[in-house]
Amino acid sequence: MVGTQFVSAANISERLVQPPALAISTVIFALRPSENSGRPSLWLPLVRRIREPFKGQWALPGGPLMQADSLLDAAARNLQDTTGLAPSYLEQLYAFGGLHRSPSQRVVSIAYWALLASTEAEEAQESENVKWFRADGLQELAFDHNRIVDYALWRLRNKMAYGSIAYHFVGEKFTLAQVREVYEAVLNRSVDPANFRRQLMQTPHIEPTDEFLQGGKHRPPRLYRYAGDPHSDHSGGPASSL
Amino acid sequence: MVGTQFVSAANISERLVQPPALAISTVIFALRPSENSGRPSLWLPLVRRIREPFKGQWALPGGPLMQADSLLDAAARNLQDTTGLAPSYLEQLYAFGGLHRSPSQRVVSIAYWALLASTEAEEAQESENVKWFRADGLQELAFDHNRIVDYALWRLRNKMAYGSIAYHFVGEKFTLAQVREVYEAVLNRSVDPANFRRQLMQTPHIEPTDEFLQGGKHRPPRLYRYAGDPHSDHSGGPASSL
DNA sequence: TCAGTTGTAGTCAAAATGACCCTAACTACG
DNA sequence: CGTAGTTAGGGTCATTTTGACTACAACTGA
Repeated sequence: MVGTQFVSAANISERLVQPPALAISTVIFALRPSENSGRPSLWLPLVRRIREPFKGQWALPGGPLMQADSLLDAAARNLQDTTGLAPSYLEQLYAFGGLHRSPSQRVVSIAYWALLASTEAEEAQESENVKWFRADGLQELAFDHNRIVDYALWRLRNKMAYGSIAYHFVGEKFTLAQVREVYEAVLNRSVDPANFRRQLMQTPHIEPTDEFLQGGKHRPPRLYRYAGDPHSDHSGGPASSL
Repeated sequence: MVGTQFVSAANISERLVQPPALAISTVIFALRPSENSGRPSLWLPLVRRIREPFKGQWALPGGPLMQADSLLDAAARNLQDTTGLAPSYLEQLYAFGGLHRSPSQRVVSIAYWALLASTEAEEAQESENVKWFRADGLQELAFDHNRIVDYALWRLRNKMAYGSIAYHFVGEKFTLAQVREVYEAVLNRSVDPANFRRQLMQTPHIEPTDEFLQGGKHRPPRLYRYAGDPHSDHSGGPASSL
């Protein structure tokens, strides 16, 4: 086939054996205020399966990979279809290819993960078959999707610790407190405001604007902007869409 | 959901369009003494293509994904076939799924990267169609394989900076100087021996043995051992083989 | 005007890092 | 046997980074 030194024996066996099916799944994270109005927490949308296997159970949004879509395009379309939104951040997570992920047939799933800015997340659709759930303490999902979510969570926390990803959860302009809330929600611990400010200010691409957030009950906080190219952040995928 | 017996809208459209082909490619790194006997450097084996497209050009070892192999198994088999060796480290790198990676047909490649211990690397086979090349300053390869190699290199350097991966380049027992050489080769800068020692000693799972490396021209260095589970290192893939 | 809250700045000790030095241990050679 | 040369392995010291904490300024609502 491609990229190989194998001789035609490989080609022959390929005609005898169907290649594994290829699907895309997407873990979409958004920050939402928790119901009891404590610290905001992580949520993700799931879709109800309308066919066997796992009919009626909740699963990650996804579908088969179409011939005309690049992997990234497929994931983006996915996100569009389930939430009606364009991603503020979208990156490949992992390719899951175990033999028995699906009971009936062999399926290789390429998982992506996305972040939604909180402003966008509020507009996200809900329906009979699309519902949002809290990311931790998730019920049992179809296929191996619990494992995929867990891995996505681990990656998110990991990247958060190294910085330069929290901004995707907030809008274009944001207060330091908003970014700090993101950290606290994802890392699940409180963060000292003063120290947090110090660190952020000395990271590149963070620029103060001369606008302030009005309407609060107290001193209006300054708005900041993230000036870096969102895709210059190389820590998880090769340069451009592949 | 491709190649299935289920009847559904999705299935019908899938019969009209062939699913993309699925292949595995493997970037195999080993540390070898450079020809002019300076600091050792990174090498990787490539195979010569014997068929179109890119006939005669060098490419990453790889092949189509067989129905009966998990992704990891396929990559391991790959490594076995081209080098005759079992991997000391093998991890998924990225799934490359651009539309025009191969001129003739759509191919999605799941790339893995592997590290060989230097002791193993010496036994690695070379042949007419399998040759080793220096990892940097590589010639032009078939398909998008240069890009894959570059990304693998970037990941390697990244992981190296966070530690816990250099040991896979050396044997089971090693001197501190050997590990330091790995760092210097991969990061391409010199490292202070004393500081390096201090850092390594306070990382977990590094144990001194009471053996010493004999036969050198000078004071025999102590041998150390890495006692951690090689697969407990979670930083790049979900828990177990998927 | 005052009380309450939050943004912003600074201080200080503890920990981590990088540059450098020193000496013990060993080999090779005269 | 003794000495020169090299490396392992241990330490010091200044600098930077980190976390905990304090203090004050700015603003709102009553």
